[in-house]
Amino acid sequence: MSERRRSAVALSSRAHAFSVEALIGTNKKRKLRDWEDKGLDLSMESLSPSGQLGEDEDPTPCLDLHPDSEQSTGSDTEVLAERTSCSFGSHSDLTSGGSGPQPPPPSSMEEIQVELQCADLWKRFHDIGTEMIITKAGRRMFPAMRVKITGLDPHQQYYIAMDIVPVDNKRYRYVYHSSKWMVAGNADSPVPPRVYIHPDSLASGDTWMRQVVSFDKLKLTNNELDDQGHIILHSMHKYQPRVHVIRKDFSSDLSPTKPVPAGDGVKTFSFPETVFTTVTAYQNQQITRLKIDRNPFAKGFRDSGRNSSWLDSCLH
Amino acid sequence: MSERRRSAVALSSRAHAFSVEALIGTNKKRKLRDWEDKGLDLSMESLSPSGQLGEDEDPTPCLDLHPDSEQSTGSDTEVLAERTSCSFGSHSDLTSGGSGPQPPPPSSMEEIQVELQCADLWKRFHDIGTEMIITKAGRRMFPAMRVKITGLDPHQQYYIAMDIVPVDNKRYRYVYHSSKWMVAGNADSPVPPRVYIHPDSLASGDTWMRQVVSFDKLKLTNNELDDQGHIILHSMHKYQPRVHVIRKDFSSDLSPTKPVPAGDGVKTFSFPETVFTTVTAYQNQQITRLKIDRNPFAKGFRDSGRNSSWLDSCLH
DNA sequence: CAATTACCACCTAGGTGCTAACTT
DNA sequence: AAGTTAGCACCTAGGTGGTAATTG
Repeated sequence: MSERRRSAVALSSRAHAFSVEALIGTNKKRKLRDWEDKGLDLSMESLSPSGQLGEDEDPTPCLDLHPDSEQSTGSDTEVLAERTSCSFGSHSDLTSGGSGPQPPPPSSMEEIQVELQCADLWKRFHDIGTEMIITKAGRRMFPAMRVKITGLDPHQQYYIAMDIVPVDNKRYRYVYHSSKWMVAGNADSPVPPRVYIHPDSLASGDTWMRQVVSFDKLKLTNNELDDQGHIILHSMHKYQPRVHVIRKDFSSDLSPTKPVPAGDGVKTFSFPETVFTTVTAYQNQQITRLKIDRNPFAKGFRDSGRNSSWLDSCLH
Repeated sequence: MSERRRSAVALSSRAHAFSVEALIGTNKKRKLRDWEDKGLDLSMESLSPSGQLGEDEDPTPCLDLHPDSEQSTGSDTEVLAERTSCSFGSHSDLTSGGSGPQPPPPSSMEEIQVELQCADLWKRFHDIGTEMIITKAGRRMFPAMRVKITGLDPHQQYYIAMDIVPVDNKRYRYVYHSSKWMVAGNADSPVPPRVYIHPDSLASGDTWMRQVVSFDKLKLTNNELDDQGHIILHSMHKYQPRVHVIRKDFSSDLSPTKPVPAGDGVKTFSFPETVFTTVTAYQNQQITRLKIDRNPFAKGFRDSGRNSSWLDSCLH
């Protein structure tokens, strides 16, 4: 084995004809393309001798390469406009669905669609009752929000941002013997608003649409005095993540510490299966198990000893 | 000890009055500020309850926190215009040193200064004869180029870029018994030009001047077919890194695969003590020793066993 | 023979849930 | 009693030079 180094090498076995995708880094750490759309219209494609694209594969689907994955039981992505999505705020209007050729200046937001990645994984958590740990230092979400965006104007510049809003005005507690979340009173007083502006931001529609837009670096905290720019939430409350597409010319009020502005240049999307309850320690053991099973960073807690021992014994 | 976690925590002991610097991340991984200057004039300072700055300390001086450091023997930084620097190309003109108040539109490049960080460390390598390893997959430089920039127009947008140019037209070989580099013939044919555009690029002069601009993610390669955007060099040749300050309105020809454009909107800086010879394996063992001694990632090769064993025995 | 490469052990850096201690 | 926190072992991810094998 020990293919770790190999897969990071320029001419690895995965490199088909110097895939531009490998260069651009659909979702990898490479920031090379970062500056590209930020005021300049430069192309990295000159780096590719073949100029060939290989956009079909997503190098890190759900941060979840678990072999037992049941993703084959259905589509692992989900188009917003088709089934699960609804829009919050007053920005989005899917009601005017038709593509009437009446282009509002500078470019229409109406045809924009946002598709949740790893929808199957989200649904498995949702069926149990998704929990997200929040800590003083900030904790990533698992699963992370990952979306594909279509219908953008390729030459228009956009910010993509995410925030998390309360689902209701209640505080919850987990009742162990019934394995259910119960209302435990009214919500705590509101926390300072925070918006996570995607780090690739200010990029062209073309760039956004080429890649899976991942929010895996976003962190949640319960520290109301947080100075790291993390999203502040109350523990034991229910929240809904939202994704915002913001046209550049409409971003004058955009700030990580102010609510996302509303209006024609902003379109907001959310996915009901991404609702979660904040905790400081997991309540439902099924959630713990699924997290350990799917989050690569928790691999140390997988008791592959127990799970695979009977399988191992079959193979001997 | 185990302060590792602690230093990443919001309210760690290092956080003096919620230092904005900690939030902005002078040189840390935090990309929060990334989008800030890219077309928007947003301020993160609202995240700081005190609004207080603590700009004096540089969290990762030289990626070198070695206690034996002799940096106290002199200034560890070096202002370009004062001693060591010279400019390549035809862009820079330090000859017009005076600050004559005749502002050329849109903003003067004449007062821009670039100061090399970790100059002492660079000099120690330079005195021996700096070597940089190049590999097919790409190798970081150590030391990395790190600079402070002054004299920018705070409200002007700039790209900061780096490239590496041949010092001469020769190929070298290392003669072990004399511990010297000798000319071994003429240089190999030129390699495809590559420019590393700093990932924070397209930011305001204000933002650039606030931080130490570090090129530690830049990688060198000997793979002429590299598709990762690394800087391509020939082994056994002598090179000089250069830093470019490029006004936004002058960046129409800026590309990672084209030479940096010349003209009024571009100013180029270089530091003689950063010249190095490319190798695929270190030639001079003094270089190896200094690298191991100073690069944290090579800590595994520090034979503290041998060095400190006699010291240990003194303590027992 | 000199130069390059692949693989390795050993680091840094940081993301996991567990656990015990602490807080309210 | 319920909720939170700090420290921990165990991971992922990736940057070091050493070493032996390979290349030219």
